[in-house]
Amino acid sequence: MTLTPAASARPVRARFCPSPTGTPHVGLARTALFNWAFARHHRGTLVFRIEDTDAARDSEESYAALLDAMTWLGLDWDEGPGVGGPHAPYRQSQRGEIYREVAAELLAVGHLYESYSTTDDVTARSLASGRNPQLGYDNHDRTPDPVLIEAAIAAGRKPVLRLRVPDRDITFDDLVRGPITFPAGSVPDPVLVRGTGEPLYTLVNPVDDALMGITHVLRGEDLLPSTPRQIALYEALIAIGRAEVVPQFGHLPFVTGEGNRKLSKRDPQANLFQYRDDGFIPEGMVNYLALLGWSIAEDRDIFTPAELVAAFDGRRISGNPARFDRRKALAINGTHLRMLAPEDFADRLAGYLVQRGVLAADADGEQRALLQAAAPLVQERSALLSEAAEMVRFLFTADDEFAIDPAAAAKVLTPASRRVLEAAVAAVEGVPEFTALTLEPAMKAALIDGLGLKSKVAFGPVRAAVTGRTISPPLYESLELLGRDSTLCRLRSALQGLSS
RNA sequence: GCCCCCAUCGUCUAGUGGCCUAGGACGCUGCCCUUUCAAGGCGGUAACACGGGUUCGAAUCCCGUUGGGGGUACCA
Repeated sequence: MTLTPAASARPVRARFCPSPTGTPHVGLARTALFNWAFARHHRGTLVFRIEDTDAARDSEESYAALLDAMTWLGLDWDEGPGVGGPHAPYRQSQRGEIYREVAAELLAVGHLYESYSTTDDVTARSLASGRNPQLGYDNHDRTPDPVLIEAAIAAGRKPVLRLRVPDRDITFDDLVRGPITFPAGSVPDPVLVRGTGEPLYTLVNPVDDALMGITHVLRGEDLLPSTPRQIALYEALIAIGRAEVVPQFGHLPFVTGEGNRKLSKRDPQANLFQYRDDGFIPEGMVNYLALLGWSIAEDRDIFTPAELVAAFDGRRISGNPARFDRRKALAINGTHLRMLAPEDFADRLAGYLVQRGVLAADADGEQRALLQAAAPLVQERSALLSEAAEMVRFLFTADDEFAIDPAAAAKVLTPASRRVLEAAVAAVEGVPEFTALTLEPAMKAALIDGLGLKSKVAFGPVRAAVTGRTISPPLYESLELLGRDSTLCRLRSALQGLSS
């Protein structure tokens, strides 16, 4: 039972503290999002800290990717890399001195103690006493063992520093799961400092949270079992005046993949940037991510980041693991794409096209205008920017580089298409003005009335010949945007393809 | 082994003792609209893991079982 002041009563200081290893994954993004939304909702502070204490696995590249991910999602932070803050530095690799000091203070008053036992020592003792060796460390070194110490020193072994965990039940009130109790004796004294003097995550993470005045810790469920020992550390820190409160913990459910397994960094569908590359927009991603373990209301699941912040008080977080469902993510993203103002959508599509090399970064005004005109035609029919891009691609491809998708050709461009295309050429040549308005009656007269075809049969070949695909923006508008010359060129070229 | 968490349609969820004949969304599906693909409109499909309690009354509370997940490092 902690008698310390309630962290929940203080101004919110939340944090997001990833390790820079690998590529940011969706579970990580979800955790960042929840902490951000929680901090923003309570008009608190979001601290962004980099836990780069594992030199072997951390990389600058991953560090940069982390910032990139946060920025893309629109999650801003008040203290941390790039913005500094009163508790700088915010990279653990630069805080070694602080950890050494704190460890020394804790050691001096006995909250930490030197431990010389090796794993083999623990196992041997357990076997001898009939204790289950799978229980882990036996707290044997709480009272110094002269024999052990002498042997270790003779062997040149340095002691690790362990935390003395109180011999009582440890209970805390989890923000998402309610009261949780770990029985006395189920939490062995953890190692906080290596024999080499290097601090471990077990020390560094709570120490930084304490020093940085963190009041709320929203993190993955995998860290739930480590909470009691962290609380024990907090209490020691409070005792020596280094911390003021034990934060309120909230353990978020896992984000799982196809099985029921937690999504791992290895899993391709876990890669956040893959979604960006596929054409998800931040609003859609944020909305879907928020739905993984949270709900805004009974009959609603579409909301903007601002609406998320307004509603996110932390009370509706679920404890159930959530499976990442790409199809639902797609549907949500499509809805957000449609919610965009037309100009905004066109701008984002332009950016995407440039990035994919379909549109030149320095595209001229004519091309930009063409895109502005085409964008509204595809905004309603895409769930992803990539789908929209594929639909307008034909407009930005030169006639001599234009090629019909083989699958589309095989499907709708058959020998029987010849007379359809010929009639289309004649109709296109015949219209006085080349606009969707004039094309519609002309094409219908030529193909449907003239050839007696069903519209589906009539327009398939034309669509494929001109756009290269069986799926495209509305046909007449597509033709108009393409222009009469290119349209005729492509129709004739398709005719040629039929004869060869 | 030990400790912890979780358990409602295929999936994400709403539900905090009577409003539940269990609501929404995605998916799937029927119809309408329609030049393709979408979008949109109107329908349909489909769930409280099991067993005991408590209660006038349980998806909701308690216990147990089963199932799933996580943790158990001188990783983070």
